[in-house]
Amino acid sequence: MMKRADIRAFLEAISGGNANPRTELDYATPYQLLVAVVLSAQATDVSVNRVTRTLFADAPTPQAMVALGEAAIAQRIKSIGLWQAKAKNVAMLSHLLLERHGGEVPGDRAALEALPGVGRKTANVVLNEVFGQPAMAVDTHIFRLGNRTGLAPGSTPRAVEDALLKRIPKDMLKPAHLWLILHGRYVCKARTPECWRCPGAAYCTYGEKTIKA
DNA sequence: ATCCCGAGGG
DNA sequence: CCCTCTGGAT
Repeated sequence: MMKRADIRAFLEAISGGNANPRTELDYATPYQLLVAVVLSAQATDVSVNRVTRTLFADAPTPQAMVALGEAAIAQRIKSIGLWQAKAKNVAMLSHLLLERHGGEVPGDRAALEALPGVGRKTANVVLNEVFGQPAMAVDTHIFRLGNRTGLAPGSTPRAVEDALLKRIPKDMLKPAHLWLILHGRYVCKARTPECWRCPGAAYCTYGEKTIKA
């Protein structure tokens, strides 16, 4: 019998009844969240968290970040990949926030994506987590989930995003973002998915196709 | 060898 | 669609 991907039931199952998930990537201010996500490209959450701890201790605001300067920023993030481009982006992005937005993180997509280092995914993280807008940031974890669960099989990140937006109840959209990322990070892992401890297995066919019991 | 809360460019 | 940028973890 074919299981049907029920996104609501799936989300309720993997959420563990936690309506307000908080993670190590729960930053103090919208600015720090934005910078952290810009730094997160092709880097693990743990490594990003490690460098942002020292970076934000010295430069918690865009003013302080501009004062710190690109070279000093680079020196503090060299343990993660792509640090050259990221240091340049964070310095310029901070400058532009001051110049264009009074030092505040803008709440509209066009303004966000006009910042260096900020693409659709990063803009969606800010729109979802900071402004509570109907946006889903499809990172590598959520993209993988979208394909494995049959929500948007063999599709593009944009198609996964649209499918999630269409099918996730509005009041679940914000917590769902973190639920899905954490689930992809720790359970529905890229190399060794642990279907046997997935609470959403009843709404997913991936385990049946890959793990023959 | 593969992957990580991607972006930018061809 | 493709490619490059990059270090650390597994």
